[in-house]
Amino acid sequence: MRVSKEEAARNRERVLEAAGRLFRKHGFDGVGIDAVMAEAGLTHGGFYKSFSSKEELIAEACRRAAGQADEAWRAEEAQAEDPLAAFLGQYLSQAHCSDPGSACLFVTLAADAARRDTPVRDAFAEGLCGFVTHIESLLPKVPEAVRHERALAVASAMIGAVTIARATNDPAFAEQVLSAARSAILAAATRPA
Amino acid sequence: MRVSKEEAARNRERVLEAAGRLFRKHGFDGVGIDAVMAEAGLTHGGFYKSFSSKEELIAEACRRAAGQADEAWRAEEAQAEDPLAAFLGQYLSQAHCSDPGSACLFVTLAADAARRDTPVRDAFAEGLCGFVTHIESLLPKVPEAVRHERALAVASAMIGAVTIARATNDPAFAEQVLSAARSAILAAATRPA
DNA sequence: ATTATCTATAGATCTATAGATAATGC
DNA sequence: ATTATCTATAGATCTATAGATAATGC
Repeated sequence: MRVSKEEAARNRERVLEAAGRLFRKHGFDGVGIDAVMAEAGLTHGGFYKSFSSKEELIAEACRRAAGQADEAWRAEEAQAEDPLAAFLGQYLSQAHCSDPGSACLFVTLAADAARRDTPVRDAFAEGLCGFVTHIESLLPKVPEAVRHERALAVASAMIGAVTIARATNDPAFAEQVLSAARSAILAAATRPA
Repeated sequence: MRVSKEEAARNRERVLEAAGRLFRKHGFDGVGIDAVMAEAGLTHGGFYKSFSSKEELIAEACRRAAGQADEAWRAEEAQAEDPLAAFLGQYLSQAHCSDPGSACLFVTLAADAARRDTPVRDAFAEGLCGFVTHIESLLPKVPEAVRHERALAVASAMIGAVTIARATNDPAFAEQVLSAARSAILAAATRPA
């Protein structure tokens, strides 16, 4: 029942990936170690060879999910003609709202993270800074201080819109919210300094 | 060990109030029936005389919290000289971020609500509509369709900003986010149609 | 020999129910 | 007599640990 070091490292990654998916779907408190391990195709007893506690898993899973999202956004940005519009269009979409397992963790887990202790909050905060930096790189070239402030406001508005859109059962309402956010954010992001 | 009907009704209210406080602080899954009942000064066995399930408690507690918040905002609005600025100033404040037990439930519980079934989501959606309507009443008198769209964007931005500000451990970052949101929202809300 | 994973389980906690208790309200 | 609350507990689930197992890696 033992595997090679390489296989074990891959298994650890699979556990983190499974945790990222399940936590986003059900929240940190809605998923047990056994469910995460089962999703990764392992039994729950082995968990504590890779992680010292559930808290550590949560922090690591957040770090990984944030990193993966950042990579995906950059890849997409490299291809788009209008990177900002492409980013907003994809983020503020019904598709993003209806697939919680792969949705943005800043939407699905921000409130959960706020309830945790330092390690988790730090991991989360780090990812959030990356998100804001990414947005900053997409904004028109106004003075740095203005651009940073705008990136913070844009990040808030994006996260808030998807959060609200997801909280109701009404697709029409969701579309209204997303559409309102798209136009408000574009207007705010592109106005002169 | 029995109390009058009036006392029993007051006890039910106390349970809802306790639930609203604890759920906002720890999430729906982070609080058990026994903790809610203890916070209300009762034992957990009596819970099921007032509520059919935890789901029902969650839905009712959301409804109550949303109603209470709406009342508080209206009362405050009635006194302020510039109601919109007063509302934004109070909502987008450090004080709001640091007291989760009495913070806005649309910030603390939106992601939790999105994971629940219809009854909870409906209760939440209802409250959210009230929030948007309230904001609409504070916006400058531009045409109805524009005003509604703006209210949705403002609501998203407010909720997103406090969500982000709360998720990190860094008060300086929180203040940056809140301040950026304040100016972005004021600019967006008051620009001509 | 070392160690990644598995089986089994301890101890805590959570939702819900059953039956007892004692005060209300007819 | 009715019923709001309490005590006690069933059954499920959750985090974490202990010891067994079997394949790796020296």
